[in-house]
Amino acid sequence: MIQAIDRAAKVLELLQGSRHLGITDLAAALQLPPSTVHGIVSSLREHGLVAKERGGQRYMLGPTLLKLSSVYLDSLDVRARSMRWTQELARRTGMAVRLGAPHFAEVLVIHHVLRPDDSPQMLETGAALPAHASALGKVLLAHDLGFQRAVFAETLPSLTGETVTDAAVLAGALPAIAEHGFATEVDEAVLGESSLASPVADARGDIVAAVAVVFPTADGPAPDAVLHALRDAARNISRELGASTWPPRIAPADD
Amino acid sequence: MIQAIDRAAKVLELLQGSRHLGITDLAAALQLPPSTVHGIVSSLREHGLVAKERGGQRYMLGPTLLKLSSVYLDSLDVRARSMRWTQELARRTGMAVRLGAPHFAEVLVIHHVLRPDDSPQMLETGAALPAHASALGKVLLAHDLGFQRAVFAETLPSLTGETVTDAAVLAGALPAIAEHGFATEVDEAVLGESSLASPVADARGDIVAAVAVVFPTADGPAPDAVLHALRDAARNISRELGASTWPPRIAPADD
DNA sequence: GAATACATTTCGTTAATGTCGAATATGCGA
DNA sequence: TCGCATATTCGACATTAACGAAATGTATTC
Repeated sequence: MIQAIDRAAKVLELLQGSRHLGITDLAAALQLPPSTVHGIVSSLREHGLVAKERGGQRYMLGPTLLKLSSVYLDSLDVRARSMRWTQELARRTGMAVRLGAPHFAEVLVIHHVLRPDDSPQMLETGAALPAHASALGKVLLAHDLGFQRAVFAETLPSLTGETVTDAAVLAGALPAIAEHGFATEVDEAVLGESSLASPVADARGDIVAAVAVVFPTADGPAPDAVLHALRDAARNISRELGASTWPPRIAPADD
Repeated sequence: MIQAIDRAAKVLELLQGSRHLGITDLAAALQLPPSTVHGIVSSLREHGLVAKERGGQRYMLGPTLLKLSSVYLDSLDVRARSMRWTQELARRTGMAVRLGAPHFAEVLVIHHVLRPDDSPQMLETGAALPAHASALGKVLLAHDLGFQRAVFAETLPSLTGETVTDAAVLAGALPAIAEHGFATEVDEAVLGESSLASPVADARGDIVAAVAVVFPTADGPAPDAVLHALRDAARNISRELGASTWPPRIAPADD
């Protein structure tokens, strides 16, 4: 691990958490002298990875990250092949659809189809969901041992009154999820929001992502038709990726 | 400029250009020994900035970039305040709307509203447009001397038969653009695509972005109503940012 | 299925590199 | 306008990361 790169990445992570920070703030957080931090920040700045806020003397994340992430999204095979199926899933169910992948101890939303009505909605691509309190997370946990390791390494924070914070309870539910090929979640991450997720496998049989439909808890439990549509979508995406069997097997920890 | 960070950023830029690269490819491009490149890549990998492609032995951009860029977008004041006005502009004109900002010698699309019909369209947020061949770029060039310097430092590539590749010709058109408060472009970047852009200023009177409407060249020149709607949007966004005058003055080079 | 070629990783040494602390410049609040 | 708290610059030092060769691992070819 190269020290300078590690520190640079930590600067980006700090700016991710706090939007705007001065050199002094960063230096305090990293326990480094301000001059050192300044060197790191100005190096990042020359590449547009960090930007100075207009007028002020604090720093924020830079525009180059946007360009890089857009190429990242384009390079994702799962995402490209999911496109039409997630679109169709949203249309069939009338619900918002998310495609998520493991990212350290969280689930990263790599694609999002808005609910097909005209209500104002935010695009959630790039958002990080709690692994233990989302249907996407549970599905991924059930099939990916490496992801389990990452998630269970830390305590599970409570987000609503419904959040499952006991790792043993969560772990106990995973085998059934893997067997049935879907997971549910009701009010566990956001009050009033429920979701239903199913795994996506690739040609090697590994779980590379999960698809979910998201709907208001007030609408009551999702009807069977929704579950079928979800499973269809997950199966179709998996098939396009070259998967031969579905629902898929449990993948070993990848390193 | 810290060497290791510079090299790390160059690795990200190379992966941005070529999607998938092996250590050897990167080493050749950077003129560095493979072992050195490996150290850089694995450091980036630990932070999720670079990922190993599934199964293969090559590397690609990593998911952390997506998370970072999503925070970057949220931290952009211009973007947040543009939201409703760009939405309304798309509705009024029936055209796709882009919000762009200078990024080195290109224009980075920081917000995109799809054309309000049901045709399948790609979200272009994060795309980089050529500064000399887009209405957004011309507007930004007209008001931002620092951006001019960056763009005119290199030769202007021809993208279609209509692209203006002569820097002197382009520079000659800028004063009129600054005076009238809008720029046009017809088939200069993509055949069959035209656009019309107008500048957005902040409280200090600096140009921080530009708004554009994009439409098929086949539809003929945009009617005055579209230009008015565009200028309204640009003026409203600028006002929300605290700008006192519009169209805005020419901003000096910022460093 | 075996062997070859290639790509990737590891290791120890060297000197180049990045770190640090003091001094200067700049911006912010009173 | 002044004073304080930041950000920034600079040069010496010592840690650190670069390098090259050799070992391991992985695809590819026949």
